Amino acid sequence: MLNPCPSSPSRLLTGTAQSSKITALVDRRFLPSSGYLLALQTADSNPKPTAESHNLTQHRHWLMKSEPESRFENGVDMKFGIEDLKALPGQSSCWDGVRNYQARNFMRQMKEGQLAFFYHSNCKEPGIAGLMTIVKEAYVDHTQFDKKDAHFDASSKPDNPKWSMVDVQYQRMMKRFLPLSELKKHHLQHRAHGGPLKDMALFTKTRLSVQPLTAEEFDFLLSLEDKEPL
DNA sequence: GCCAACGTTGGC
DNA sequence: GCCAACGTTGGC
Repeated sequence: MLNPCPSSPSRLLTGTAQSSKITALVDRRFLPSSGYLLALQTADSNPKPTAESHNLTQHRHWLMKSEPESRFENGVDMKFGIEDLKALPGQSSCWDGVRNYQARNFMRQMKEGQLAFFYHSNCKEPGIAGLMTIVKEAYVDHTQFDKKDAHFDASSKPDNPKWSMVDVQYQRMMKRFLPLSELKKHHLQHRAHGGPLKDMALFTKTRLSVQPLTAEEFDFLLSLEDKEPL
């Protein structure tokens, strides 16, 4: 099996959690066909047709979770924070290890050039640390076939791979870190009185490691950078 | 370390 | 197709 993502640690949140990898940019020959990008929304082999599965909802902004602190899973350190991404060659990496269908399907909807927040999860101070750009659209996550990888999936076969990943590139740190505690205050306020974060997936689908953001959510989050912490 | 929320598995 | 048991996520 070709391995388009030669370097890297695979540590992004798996499914609802994470994993990523690092990679130098990759060969365009491995770009998936368009049929491959048709996303199923759930584990069902025959999901109900929904706006999302038909890709009618075109999200342009994303939030992706990864763990910035060491934690061992099957003997492999899952640590992959924004500083780790920044330190890689080309400041880019593949986002491998996602093992949740909903998260995978969102990755399959991502387009080159779109922006994603890098979210630090399962750590002392969870929150939004910075911004990245999607630099390669969904392709086969080779770590699913690697027995030594923390996210090896014995049920996935090379002739019909289950899991995909994208490549991301560091763009910048947030002007200030946006802690989850602060985002939650906004979420609760907006839920009570209306506002852009009232339905934010970070709070309504807490275990989802790759999430779409509406334009309103994205703009509001960016605007927080220039405000005093709530 | 606890545990609530929620996704997955597999028996029936 | 239901649903109990089990596993995982991730904040606290």
